[in-house]
Amino acid sequence: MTKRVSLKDIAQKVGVSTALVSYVLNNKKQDRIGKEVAQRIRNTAKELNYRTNLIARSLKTNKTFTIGLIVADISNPYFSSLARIIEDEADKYNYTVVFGSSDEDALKSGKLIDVFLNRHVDGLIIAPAEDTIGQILSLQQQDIPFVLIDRYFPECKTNHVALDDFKAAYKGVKHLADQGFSRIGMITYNNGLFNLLERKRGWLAALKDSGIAFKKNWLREIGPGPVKQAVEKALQELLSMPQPVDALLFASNTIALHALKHINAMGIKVPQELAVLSFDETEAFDLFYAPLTYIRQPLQEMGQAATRILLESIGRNNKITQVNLEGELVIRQSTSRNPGKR
Amino acid sequence: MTKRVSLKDIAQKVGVSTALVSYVLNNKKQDRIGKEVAQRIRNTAKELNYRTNLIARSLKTNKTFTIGLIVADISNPYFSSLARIIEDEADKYNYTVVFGSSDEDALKSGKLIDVFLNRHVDGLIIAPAEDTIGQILSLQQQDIPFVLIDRYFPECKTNHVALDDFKAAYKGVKHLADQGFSRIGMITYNNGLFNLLERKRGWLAALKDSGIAFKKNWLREIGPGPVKQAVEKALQELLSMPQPVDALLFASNTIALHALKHINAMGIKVPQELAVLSFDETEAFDLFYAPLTYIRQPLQEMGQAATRILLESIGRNNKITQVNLEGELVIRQSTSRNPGKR
DNA sequence: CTGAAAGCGCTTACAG
DNA sequence: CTGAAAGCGCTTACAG
Repeated sequence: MTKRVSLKDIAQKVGVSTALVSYVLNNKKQDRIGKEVAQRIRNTAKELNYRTNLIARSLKTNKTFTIGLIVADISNPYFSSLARIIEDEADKYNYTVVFGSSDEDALKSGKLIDVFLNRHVDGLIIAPAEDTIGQILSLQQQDIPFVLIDRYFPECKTNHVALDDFKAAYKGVKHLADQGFSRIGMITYNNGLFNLLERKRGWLAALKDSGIAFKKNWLREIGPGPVKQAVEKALQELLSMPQPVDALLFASNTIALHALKHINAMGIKVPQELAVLSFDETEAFDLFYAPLTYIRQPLQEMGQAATRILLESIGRNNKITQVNLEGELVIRQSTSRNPGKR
Repeated sequence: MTKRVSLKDIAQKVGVSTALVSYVLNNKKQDRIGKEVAQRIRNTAKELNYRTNLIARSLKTNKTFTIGLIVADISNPYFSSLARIIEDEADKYNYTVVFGSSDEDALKSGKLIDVFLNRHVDGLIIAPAEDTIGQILSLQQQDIPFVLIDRYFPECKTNHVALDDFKAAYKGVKHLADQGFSRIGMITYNNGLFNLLERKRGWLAALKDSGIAFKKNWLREIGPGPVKQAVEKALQELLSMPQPVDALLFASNTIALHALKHINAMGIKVPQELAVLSFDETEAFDLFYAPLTYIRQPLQEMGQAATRILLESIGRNNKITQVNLEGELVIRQSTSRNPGKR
């Protein structure tokens, strides 16, 4: 790599100090610097194709204009959509984003946080994995700006941006009940992620308020390991009970995807034999023969809010902002009592 | 933020020079440093919760252990899957990745490259947008390590990892012809991206080799602007011709997605009325009522190869590696002449 | 109006 | 075996 040109090179060529060059190129003390010198400096900077070394600047200013984004998996459409929105919003303020996938694993999460801190990111946006409350508290204690996204720890006062998961699930399940479905099951993960717990709570509350007596075996919580098999098994069980469920809530797009594939394979008729409703949005839902009713998360708002709150927080603002956005119930064919076409 | 502890702090506490601390913590000159001092240094480092400032190290070593990834859009499943693979592979070598989306726009691409270079990334993995050959040549000239991914410029000798798009398209279209389809159209973008040109070339060659006389209006190339409308229009036209196509090749997952939605909406029977075949893989394809035949790209290999080639290239290796991987034709229902079930 | 100088936190060639 | 010193490329308080 050819030697990069530095402030010093420009300074020497123009015959001034590096300080002056720095001032000019950063538009500081504009009023107090001779127009003529300033112009000469600018010209030779361009001529030499100067680009400031952001590493050096960071060392001095203690700011990297970088934010670290930790999600469960960047290849999950939910997170990659969020990543794109955060990228765009961050870009408006000249921030770059580095990312990492935790796979919902506390160890990986810890490593990522470490790496990002060593790299001196100015702040973090984190979808915290299970059992990472310690890591989060530690960030807080170190006064590192961060905002949690998608889930958070209710017992812990931190910035967060998430869905009102309780309400969203409630709304969805109420809709199912209103449609006349009376044995409404749920497939979720058995981890302790707050958003999932809230979804479960919402499901239960809606059942109760709809006068439906909750049956314990309507709930399937899948553990760690291959999701596909677990979902298929759950589905089998839910449908082969003496009194099978007539409607199902899927707690995430991944669960829904595997379930729908299996439903396709088994030739189950949606919504006639089984109504289905999912959290999250993905293009895939549109290709299912019975377009899916789902709970849409306002990703744009979430991503933008998270980024802005983080940047405010980086700006030495020490207030705590907690945002819970409302999910939109998008009603389509998969939960209809009288499916028209097809 | 509380003051972070530096090498100096450790040095003072232990009563040695920062140099010695640096050596110990980096496991250098191990044989020549007293076990006892080394241990004391290590202990106080842990005690003080020391973490090395990677920014400072980078300034000195001129290495950031960061790679810049420029894709068209991180929220596209093709690119986010690739991103995840690259992340994991890079992590093995202690690299972190910063990403940016170019939206296939040369201007944005240029800006991203600039930002990443100012941040002194050690190298770049780029899915180059149209008309960015100048940017690529400039990187080459500056001796900046990079590898192109997904597409490249055949007239330009650079590292690249991509599909053998010609062969893949050929294989797919040949399969359609072998199935007995005889009016095989294609929907693609009208930009000059090499991978798309190759796919078109493969389509044409397969038609020719199958003894099918190519009709000009079997080809629809959609321009810039909203993809959805353009795809719908193309589809309408292809199906409303006096002699409509009986099979279609979609040049990308995005085109396929919109086309399939429209096919769903219009109630067109696949494959009876229209056989369809797409490039790329996405979960969505599994939910379509007639599981899609598609050309699978070996993403794992691509992402890993790209990362490794880049890292070798960063390691002052100046050989050029060009990889074209073979796509796998995954044959399913959407191109079957005698669809069994459903 | 302009610039010399210190310093951010590391690494490493060099000297002892 | 150990350490003083220079330097990476910037920024900025300070002095003139």
